[in-house]
Amino acid sequence: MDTPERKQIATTSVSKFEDSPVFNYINNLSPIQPVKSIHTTQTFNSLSFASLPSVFTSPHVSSYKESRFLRRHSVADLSKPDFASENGNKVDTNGGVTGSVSQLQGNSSAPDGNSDSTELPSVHSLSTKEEPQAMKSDSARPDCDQKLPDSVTESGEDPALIEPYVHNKSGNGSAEAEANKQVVSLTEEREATGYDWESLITEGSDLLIFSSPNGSEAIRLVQKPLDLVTGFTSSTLSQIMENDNTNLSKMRIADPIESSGGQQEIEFLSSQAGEAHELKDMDRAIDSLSFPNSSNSMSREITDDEVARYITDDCKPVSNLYRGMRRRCLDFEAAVSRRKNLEDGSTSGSVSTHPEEKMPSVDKQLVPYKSGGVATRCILTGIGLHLNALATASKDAKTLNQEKFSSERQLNLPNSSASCHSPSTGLDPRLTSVVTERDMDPSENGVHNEEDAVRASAYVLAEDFNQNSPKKKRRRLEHAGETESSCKRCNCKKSKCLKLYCECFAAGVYCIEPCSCQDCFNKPIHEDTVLATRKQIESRNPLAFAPKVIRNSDSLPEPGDESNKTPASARHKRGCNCKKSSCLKKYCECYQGGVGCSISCRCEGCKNAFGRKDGSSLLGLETEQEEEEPETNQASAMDDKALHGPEIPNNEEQNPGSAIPSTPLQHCRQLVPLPFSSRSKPLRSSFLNVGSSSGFYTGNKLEKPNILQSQPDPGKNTLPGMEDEMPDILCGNCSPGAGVKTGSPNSKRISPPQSDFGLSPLPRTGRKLILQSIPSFPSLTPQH
DNA sequence: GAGTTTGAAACT
DNA sequence: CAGTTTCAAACTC
Repeated sequence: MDTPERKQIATTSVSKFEDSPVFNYINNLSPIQPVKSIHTTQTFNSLSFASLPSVFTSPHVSSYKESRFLRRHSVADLSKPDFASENGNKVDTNGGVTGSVSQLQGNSSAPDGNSDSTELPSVHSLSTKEEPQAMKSDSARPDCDQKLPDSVTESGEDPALIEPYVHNKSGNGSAEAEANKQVVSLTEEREATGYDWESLITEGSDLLIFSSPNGSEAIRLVQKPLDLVTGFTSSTLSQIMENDNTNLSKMRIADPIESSGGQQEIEFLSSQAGEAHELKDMDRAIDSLSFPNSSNSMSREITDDEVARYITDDCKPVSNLYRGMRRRCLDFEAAVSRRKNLEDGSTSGSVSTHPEEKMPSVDKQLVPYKSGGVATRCILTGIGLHLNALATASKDAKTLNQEKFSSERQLNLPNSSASCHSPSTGLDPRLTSVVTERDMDPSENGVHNEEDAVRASAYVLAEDFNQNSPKKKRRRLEHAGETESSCKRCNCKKSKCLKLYCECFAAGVYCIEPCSCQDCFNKPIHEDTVLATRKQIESRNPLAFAPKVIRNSDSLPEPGDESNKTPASARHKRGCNCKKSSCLKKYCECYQGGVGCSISCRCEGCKNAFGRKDGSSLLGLETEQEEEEPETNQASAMDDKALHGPEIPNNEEQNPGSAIPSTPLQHCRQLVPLPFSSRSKPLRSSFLNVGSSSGFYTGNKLEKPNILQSQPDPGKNTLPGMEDEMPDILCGNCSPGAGVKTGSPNSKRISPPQSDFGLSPLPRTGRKLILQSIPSFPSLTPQH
């Protein structure tokens, strides 16, 4: 036990230095490279967490996504069952982590879990194993820290935090043993009383802490959960908090650490106040709840949290809005995941789901957070992760880039095959997409100024291409606004945000403060209602929550689908029915989604810059041509649009796609500029997609980029990878019409989109994401 | 910011 | 499945 911890610690301390070239050099020289390996492992874990949930939740996962994660999770699930029985949700979360860990380190441990007696030991082993990972996570953090000035304090303190934690564990073995005993007793009592949910709450609190940008906020969040769970502890915490701001700051710092022994750390810090005892008890109790046997369990959880933090905190957790965004997205899926887990009975749960699961209970009680920033906990959920990541990313573009890399890497790792996002349920993609959007957001940190400026410029350029100056202005403004909301905002008055009219609901996210909706039921509080309504809608239309824009091409080159050939790689799921807008305004979903119209469209006078439906129909062409003529200017404009259009769409998609999280971010940003304010919708879809199906496409993502870049040929676009899920969806869409487009001048049009993709290969991932997302939703309904 | 337009979603 | 109504976003002024 000790050794691993120490190693971790060493790694953590080292992490600070890791960035330095000297460190790297030393690492190279020294045979001990394990540190980095650890890194990867952590990322893995983190990834596993994030990605797993979505994967597990969605039945579709089965498909392939064989990505390591899925398999691992499955394995973990097997091993975990026992835990789940006891702790329920909590167990799931832990289990997910443990499972992932066990798998990583050795599935052999998991088997042990089979016997009850062995369960605890197995857990122990897992926890211990995890600790190292947690440590790793810490080490990983350094990267982020470097980037983020604010985080610097954290990074600087990290070691300190770790140390205390270490001391607690290794140094004060006796004390820990006692604490463990107490915890065990507490846990037992709680279990007896059925307070398992408390553990969830506590976890949620942890999450909250992590997510919270400000220590004070974090504290608040923590307090709420605590109160819910254990009233006594909350008071102590609050007091402590009040007593010393420093303590708070420490708390924050500790947060990341908490992963390893957050609670202990808290105690450690709080001890100054003299109230540490109570806090310790609380923490211990919590720990015990989650993992009675091992305090280490916390570390595991923390790791996940840390991962989330990576994404979020690194970015600087500044705005509550972001939190809210995270929350809502997370909550939404989380609820589903939770339910799924509950249905499943359990266990398996992907890590990401865990948090969410926890959250739900918390949300119900805590719901009020919304304004405050509740939501930190949501972070883990696939969507949430993305959102969070984005939010953080937006704050510090630079930091984001690096962080993203780390985070994305993690995500990618899980997926393994697909470097791109697929892994964690599309988290990466989302992140990228989110990032792109968020980048746009001015509200966030000023740090981004440079990047923002660049973005803005790029953005402007894109807009110029796409639209007229006036529109451009609007879009710019919109973009700025959108960026803020990254997630959708609605203004529903009569639908109660429980119908597809509501963009938030349609996107699978909860409404948040920025929304100006009335009588909104699309909130965590009304989770049941939301889910029920969603089921109903899905029952009517299984694809109701699927991304509207699907990248067809690849997917199944069904015979007869000329669509594959269509210039526009993507298509609208159902096609539009525009009559007056000529598919040149955002009224048109195709246009809004940055995709060309297809045969499936019933639009009149289609002039969709991204690709006219006429392609398919000569008649359409004629009519269109006629129409175009009048526009003459427009025609040229169209061409421009076509060129631009593709870009724009790309941008939109790209955003999600930016998925390429790691490096791409930069690219993404550039891409981001893409005007497409519209992306907001596409993004949603992407988000959803990502979250849900992320698993599907790991491979696809890779391919997409290639396609995008390489590709001038639409046919190529349809590559193998893409095919997976979307094909089905696409199939419906796939209409020979696509071919028409290709035939038309579209070729140019087509190419542009591709080029766009080329700009940011990542974006493509977005498409994949979209596809994936579809599965996720379906999964929900089916399960139910 | 208010009002209009538009087309998807929902309903019949 | 088609027609109508409802709804909220997109757009215009």
